[in-house]
Amino acid sequence: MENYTEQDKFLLAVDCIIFGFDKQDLKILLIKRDFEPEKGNWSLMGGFLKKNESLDEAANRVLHHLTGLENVYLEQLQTYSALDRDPVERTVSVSYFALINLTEKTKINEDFSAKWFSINEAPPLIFDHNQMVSDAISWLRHSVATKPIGFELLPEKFTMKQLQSVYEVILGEELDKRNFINKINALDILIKIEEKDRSSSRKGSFLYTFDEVKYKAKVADGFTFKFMGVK
Amino acid sequence: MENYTEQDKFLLAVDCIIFGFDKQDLKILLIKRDFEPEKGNWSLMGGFLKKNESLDEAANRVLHHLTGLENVYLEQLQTYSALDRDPVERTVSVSYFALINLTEKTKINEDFSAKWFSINEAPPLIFDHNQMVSDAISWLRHSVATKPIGFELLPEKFTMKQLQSVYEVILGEELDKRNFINKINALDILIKIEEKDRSSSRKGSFLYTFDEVKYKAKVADGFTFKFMGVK
DNA sequence: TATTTAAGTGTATAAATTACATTTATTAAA
DNA sequence: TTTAATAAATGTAATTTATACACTTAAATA
Repeated sequence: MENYTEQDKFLLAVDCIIFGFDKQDLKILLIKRDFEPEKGNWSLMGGFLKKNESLDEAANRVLHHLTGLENVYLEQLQTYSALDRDPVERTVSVSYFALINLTEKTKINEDFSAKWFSINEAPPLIFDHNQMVSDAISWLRHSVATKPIGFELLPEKFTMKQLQSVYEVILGEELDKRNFINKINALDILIKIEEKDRSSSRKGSFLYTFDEVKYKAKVADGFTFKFMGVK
Repeated sequence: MENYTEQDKFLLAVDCIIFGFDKQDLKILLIKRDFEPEKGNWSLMGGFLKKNESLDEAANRVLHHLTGLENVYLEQLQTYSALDRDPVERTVSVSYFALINLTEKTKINEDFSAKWFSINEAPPLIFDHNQMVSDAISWLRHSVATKPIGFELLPEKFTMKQLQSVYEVILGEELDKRNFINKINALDILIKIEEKDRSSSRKGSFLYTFDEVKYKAKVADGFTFKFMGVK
């Protein structure tokens, strides 16, 4: 069995668009680049693919290295291959998007001078990272309407209000509280816990969790998650 | 400016999932592999990325080489990187899906022993190509509901019946003719031509074309294509 | 026990989707 | 020239889904 000896080889990288949700805000985790070119400028967290790992593994490694987190929601998006996208050397990069629950006091590796930015206040980024982020935001908007990923941005137990805020900030519009709750309840994929969050009001609000088992059973049964057109 | 000299490099390939529509049938174009390993088995059309091209250019090149066609609808899907996906040598492959109008007597380069297969009658494929195809079919199903790509599988002028057939075969369900036409007309992105196709009936049926200019204007104006839930 | 705060709840209207059957244009055969 | 055959073209009522909208409840604190 011969090798493909005649063919060109390429540097392959992953770049992570890391989204977090904090109170009312959709945020993105960026790092400050500490080498030339573009030293001191903001960038996505990335890393080169290594010989003995898959792209998913590389993305998980990079993410873990920066945040210490494992089992984060991580999805491959697009592969960027413009000839001049990295001025140092031709590099093809695969973007991944990650959803993180920020409330659990995520610790960030200080080696990277990383910082969370509100989506609307993020600085310009190096290379084609601006494009990657804007593609990822489009995808997030689309995804949240067709997959139950809103929960990934919240702690395991969350209030309806928090979930509504996630949807509002991603969709970029205010939603009606009653309609939102009716719609979510109609999906029938949450478990209401007999436990209240009292941090926001005297009455306290009930907590919910995503019922992944039920969700999967429903999907196997032909159900498709759809969350659209809720004002 | 230093190079990334320490990093591993990889073979990068593109593999094309080429869909065509013929009368009532969604088809896929496969080639017969003529070298080891897996010689004689069916495969997607693919090729290695070259030093001086982007992935999109590589996919277009591969597609053009096989079909002679240019300006085909082509979209990047996913990048596959499992360590053992190609037994010859580690290769990372980016899948592309293409939509082709088959009725215009597409000529296929005979060097590749290529053949059109009905989606339901396609043979097992080499490597992870089965996975690529099934991912592409899911994506096609999803895409046809959210983007005006049904037209890409038809000649420039088409009848409502043909368009309905495209939707039916992709969605895998029968649609009601009146509801289908009402829905499509409500989208208001087709031009009715004063010209009939007489191949299928004595009365003949009017031909339509996709009004791309109008569509783009509507999108710029906030319109989003949605074709869902039509029985 | 009164006040304050956010949580929790229901319904009527509007819009979208679905189910469904007859008429029309044309050609070929009688 | 009339008739028969074929697929194209067309509209509406019933149902489902989405939207707009405001008051009551639970609990803590003053």
